[in-house]
Amino acid sequence: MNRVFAKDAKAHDGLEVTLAGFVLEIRNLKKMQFLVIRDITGDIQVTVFKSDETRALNELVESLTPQSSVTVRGTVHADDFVKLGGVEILAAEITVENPAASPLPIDMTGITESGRDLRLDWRFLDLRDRKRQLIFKVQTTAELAMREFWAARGFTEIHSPKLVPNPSESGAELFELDYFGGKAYLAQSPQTYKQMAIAAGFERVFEIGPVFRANKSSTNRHDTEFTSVDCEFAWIDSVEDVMALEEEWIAHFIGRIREKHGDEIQELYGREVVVPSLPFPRINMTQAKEIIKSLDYEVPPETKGDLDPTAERLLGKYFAEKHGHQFVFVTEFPTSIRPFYHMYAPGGQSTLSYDLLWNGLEVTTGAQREHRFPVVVRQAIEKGLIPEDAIREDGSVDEEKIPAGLASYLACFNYGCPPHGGFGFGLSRMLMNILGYENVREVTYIYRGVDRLAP
RNA sequence: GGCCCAGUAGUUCAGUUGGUUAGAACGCCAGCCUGUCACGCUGGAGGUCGACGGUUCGAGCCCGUUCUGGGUCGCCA
Repeated sequence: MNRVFAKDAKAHDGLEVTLAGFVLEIRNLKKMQFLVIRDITGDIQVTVFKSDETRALNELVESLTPQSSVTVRGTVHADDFVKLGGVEILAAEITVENPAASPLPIDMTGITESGRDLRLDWRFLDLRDRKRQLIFKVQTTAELAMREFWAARGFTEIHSPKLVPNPSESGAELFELDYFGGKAYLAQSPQTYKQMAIAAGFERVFEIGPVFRANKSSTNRHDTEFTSVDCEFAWIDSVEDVMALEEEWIAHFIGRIREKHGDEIQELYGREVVVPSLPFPRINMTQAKEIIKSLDYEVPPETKGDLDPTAERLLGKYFAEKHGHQFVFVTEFPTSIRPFYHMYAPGGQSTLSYDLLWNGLEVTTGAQREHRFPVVVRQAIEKGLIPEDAIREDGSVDEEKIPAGLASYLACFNYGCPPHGGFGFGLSRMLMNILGYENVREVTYIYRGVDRLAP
């Protein structure tokens, strides 16, 4: 189809063109008819005069329903009296490619915005909207910029398996499935496999891919399937190297989002895309607790040394007000609430790990990993993941006593794996922050949660 | 899984102390209408008040059970 887009129509003033899109609005007057057509670039008015010669066309317009897809052949007429962009198409022919049933199941005008759950039932209609489509344009730009950043620094992209033999992290619940009579699980993290790539000598890797969590969490920021953005790289001196890379990476892709979509985000969401300054503020857990205490809040004891969502929000607010920064790294998480593969700080009380808060929302956990074989084995024993007697007197590992997947993971560290670290980053939580959405359901193309496996 | 809140027209909502035929806006249908632009005007259709049970002369409203959704907490990205 030799097609002109709505935003380009004005440049074809006086010429005959073909446009294609959805019918947004139909206004049927005595002597003329108006349609508003929407394509991926914007909205444009189509004008039809009523006369005996145009009777068939007029009747077709009268029979149109909103959200039908049409192609329109007509002459471009630029004139400022058309409020919508100062241009209209004087239609010669309209073809209904696919009529939309009426009435529509959700509000498409924005006048009485339908509830979220109903909109998600009709997601394909819900997404026929500039504002919603911008979410996924921003996502595309962000992913491109992330890859661009990593590729320029010698990172290799990997695609790790999503069918896995055993849990890759403790804590989060797993989806179990039948695997030819045995058990398999859906990967809850690419963690073990990205570290395996370090053992494989890739030095620097990243992955953008799906992960699955069988949490029954019903919150504004949890889902059972989401896109995780992960990277891992070798020959680091400390966890500081991981944070330094991440902050530079974040500033890079936010910069790209601002360049490409800053104006449209301002127009449709009323938000400025702020490229964060480097370095991001850094505080350790002790300082975090002091700040929270100074704000008259105490983290409840059942969090066992972790920050709860209220504390995270308070920290986000504090750094926004005191330092004008949306981000803050919180470091030195206690070993009790971190997995066995994080490197412990001297003394063994805290880890060389961090969380990154963005506007008070946790978007990353990162760490230097424990690459020394005897140490990572000991930490796995301490966490109860493998039995004490899995280690023979000579220090070698009895792989019979360790779950298969864990054994092959631990083996990675017994054959010269270099020091390394990395982080995992939530793509949808990034979109929530950029666009100001308070619910992950809005920024996920097709949301999956405890109570939603449809569409 | 715990706690809190909500469910009324296609959509978004109102509905007083339990009281006759459950309303509004938008949408839809019909007619009218100087080029409209959230067009306007007139009229019309559209409801198992989430479901089941109970209290009552009488329930959208009170009680119980249940389903669905939202918020929040634990957990996490």
